[in-house]
Amino acid sequence: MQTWLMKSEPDEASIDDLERAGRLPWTGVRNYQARNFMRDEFRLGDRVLFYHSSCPEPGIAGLAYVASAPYPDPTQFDANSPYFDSKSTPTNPRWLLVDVHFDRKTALLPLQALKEHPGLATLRILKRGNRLSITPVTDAEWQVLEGLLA
DNA sequence: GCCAACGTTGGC
DNA sequence: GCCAACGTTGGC
Repeated sequence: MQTWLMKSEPDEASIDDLERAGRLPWTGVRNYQARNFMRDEFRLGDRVLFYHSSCPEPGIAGLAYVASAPYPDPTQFDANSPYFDSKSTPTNPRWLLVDVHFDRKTALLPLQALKEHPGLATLRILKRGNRLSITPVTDAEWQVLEGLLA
C-alpha cells in the first residue's frame, strides 16, 4: 500500500470536517504533477496523511484513505467556484480528484517536529521550495511517522 | 505582509 | 523552444 501526504488548508477542509462528513471529494487540485499522482498512482485504500497547511499550526492532523477512483473535479466547471477553469470542458476535463475517507484523528504532529526528526530528513514536503499539495511518502518514512502518530 | 521558490503563460 | 513576467504557495 502506498502512503500519500495531502495538504489542506483547515479553513477550507480540516480533519474535523472530514470526520464529520466521513468522506469528502478532494476538490481544488490545480497542479499537473499532483493531478497525475491521483490519476496514475493512487489506488483504492492507499493511506493518506492529512496535513494542515497555511494555518497557525501546520502539521499532520490525522489519517485517511483513498476511497474512490479518480474522476473529474466538478468545481472546474462551476463559474462561481474559485477553482473554475474556463479551458476545461466536461468532455475533456483537465482536473481530477478522488474521494478521501476519514480514518482517525491524531495528536497534531507539527511541521517543526517533522523537521527535527532525523528519520524524516528525506520527506518530500520538507524539501526546500516544495509546493506540491500531494506527495508520496516512502515505506521507511511511514514507519517513522507511524511511531510518532501512535 | 514578506519573501523564496516554483509553475504557468505568452511573446518572440 | 526560450525566457521574462507574473501568479501562487506556504512558512514565518
